[in-house]
Amino acid sequence: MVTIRDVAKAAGVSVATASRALNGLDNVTRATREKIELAAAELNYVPHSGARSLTSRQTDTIGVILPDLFGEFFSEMIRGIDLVAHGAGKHLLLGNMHGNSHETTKAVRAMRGRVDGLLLMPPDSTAELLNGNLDPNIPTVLLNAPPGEGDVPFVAVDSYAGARAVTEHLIDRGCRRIVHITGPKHNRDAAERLRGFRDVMRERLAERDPVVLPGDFREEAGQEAARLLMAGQVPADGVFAANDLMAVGLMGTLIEAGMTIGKDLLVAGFDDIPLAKHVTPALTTMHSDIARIGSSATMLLLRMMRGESLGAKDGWVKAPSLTVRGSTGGNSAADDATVERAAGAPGR
Amino acid sequence: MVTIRDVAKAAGVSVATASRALNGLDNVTRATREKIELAAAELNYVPHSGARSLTSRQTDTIGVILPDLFGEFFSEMIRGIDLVAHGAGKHLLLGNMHGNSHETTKAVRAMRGRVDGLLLMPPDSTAELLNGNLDPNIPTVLLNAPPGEGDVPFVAVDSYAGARAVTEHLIDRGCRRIVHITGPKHNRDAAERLRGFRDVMRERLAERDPVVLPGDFREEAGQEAARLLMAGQVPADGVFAANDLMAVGLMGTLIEAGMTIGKDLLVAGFDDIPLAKHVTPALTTMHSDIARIGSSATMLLLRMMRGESLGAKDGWVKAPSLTVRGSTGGNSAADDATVERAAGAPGR
DNA sequence: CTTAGCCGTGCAAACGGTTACATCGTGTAC
DNA sequence: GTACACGATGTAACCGTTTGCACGGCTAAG
Repeated sequence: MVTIRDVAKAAGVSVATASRALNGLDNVTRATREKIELAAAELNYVPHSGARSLTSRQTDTIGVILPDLFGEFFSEMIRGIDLVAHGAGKHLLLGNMHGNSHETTKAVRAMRGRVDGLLLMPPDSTAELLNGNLDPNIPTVLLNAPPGEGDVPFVAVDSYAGARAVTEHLIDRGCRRIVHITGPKHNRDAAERLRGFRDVMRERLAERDPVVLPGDFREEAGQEAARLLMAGQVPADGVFAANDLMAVGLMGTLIEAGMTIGKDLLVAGFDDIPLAKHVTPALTTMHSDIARIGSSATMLLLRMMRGESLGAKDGWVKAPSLTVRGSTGGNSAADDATVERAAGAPGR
Repeated sequence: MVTIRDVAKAAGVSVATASRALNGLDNVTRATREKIELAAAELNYVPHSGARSLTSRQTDTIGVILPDLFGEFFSEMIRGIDLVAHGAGKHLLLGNMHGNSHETTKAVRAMRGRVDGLLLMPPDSTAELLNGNLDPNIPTVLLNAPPGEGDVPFVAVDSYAGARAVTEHLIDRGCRRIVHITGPKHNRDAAERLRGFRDVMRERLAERDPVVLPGDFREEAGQEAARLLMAGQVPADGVFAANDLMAVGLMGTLIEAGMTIGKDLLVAGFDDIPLAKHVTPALTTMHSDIARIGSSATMLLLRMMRGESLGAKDGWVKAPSLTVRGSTGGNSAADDATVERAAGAPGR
């Protein structure tokens, strides 16, 4: 393994000078610098990042901790993150935490000394996480996490407003008996979406106890819900699934059973994963621009890593926009309305 | 920042003993070990991985370099990799290389000292890569790369056999004028798929110069091909796209134009991304089990990291299986045949 | 009772960089 | 011609860990 000492020797200078030259400091003669760069190139020298991080306390790496790697939601998120991180010359260290919050704390700890900043998407309620387990010395941005509780910036989607918009849309399209399929228990987005759904059902239809089926954001949950709908005599003319994957699973099963989605029954999802526009009929959903959430969070994080001190007040709540497609009947241009909510206004 | 010295002092022992206790070496008294572990827990000590990697030459990290992060192909790959890596307690360092081979070498170099092993998926022909830029000291497994050229293990899909199977299937279903949409120039899989297509066209239909449209594995290329098909008077009754994403793009555009896929025109893809079974009609394709490729490669890499010395001969060529769906007409059980090719037999 | 061996622990030297400080040589001002 | 300042380079300490080696106390064998 060729070290900086080898380079220095080959160039006939001291390690200090070599280090300075290779790091682009300006107090090095042009001639010396060139000599050193030549030697480094010839020896195929690459600095050992561990050694460097030991003294400079820099790793050029961003840690990313997601609850899961399943489905397009997360791959889109990573894509958005990578786009910005790569542009800034940062590496990405993936720390999957597989859903439970015990793994989460483990993953967070394992990041110490490895990363300059952390992008964290908590699996459910983040309360216990923020208490103690977040290292205050390492810049952190929360993905899709609640504003509040600890002074950490975040980027999230306004799930409540989005859920309201979807529900209103279903009602506008004539639905009166709307069923909601929830996300996992304890998941904040799931709770917010449920709340938005219930509020609108109450306000617009005076329905105080709408049917709510349990789900977990996975495709199978949608299929299961479809079976429940068909078997149990739940009369429904509209379904709002808390995310797209469940909506897709539901539609698949219902269509197999001979139902015509978009007429017999309207279906809407949430997130607008790439898949949504490819299913038949195409899925009406709230477009969250997932990749952009990742990008925004990363940009926020980069600013913190440059020394800016940001807090919860710098977090964003992104307003998703309604994207109407075949699964709720039409997609005439007029219907392609967007929810009007100013970004930055928490959904409450 | 709390170091091992702090822990040692708190426990009233030397750093050496502390280090030994925390690393689970057995030459430490039970009482001493407990004292140290207690102190570490109380101080919330986390070892600095940079410092550790400096001496122990271990990072517990696997580097992953992919040509792109677009589409489900890559997210599935990462999922498969993560599954195994996480199980072995390894972290994943993502080094996107955005397609071109200059970035690739940069990414490979940046990994030095950061990772214990490397999973590398070259963007196109790997010739120049293997010559010199791969560090022989760091275990490396190639993803979807050619057997040959350098003694590096690999895991790949038998693109040639798969392409043959798809083409045969289209012919069996009655197609006589089959068009192929290729992947990017210089991409090995693309070339192999084209070769398989051409061979079968020649053998079965005595067609020496079938129509081949240029593509690049992206959805837009499929759409473009569709327009070409409709505009140019290319008479076709079947299309074999070199990957699913292009097939999906093609179908979307053709359906919009009023064509009935599965009757007017049969379409088949390659890879079986999750999307494939959700489009309408569902897409006939070669099932490569992408996630499993990632998993297998990672398991191979882990073995190398444990000291086994593996070479190109330990690489696998996975035989994909034909999955017949609506886009080529039927999907009766009898048609759901799988290609019979023994894994490990390179496709030539 | 002496001595050899073993086991738990401590000391200190690495690992490969960065950087404060010392040093040297040159040009400039008096 | 001497003194001073300044800029380029070298010396060495340090970052936090691991680990080879030495040390001392104990047990067991002679």
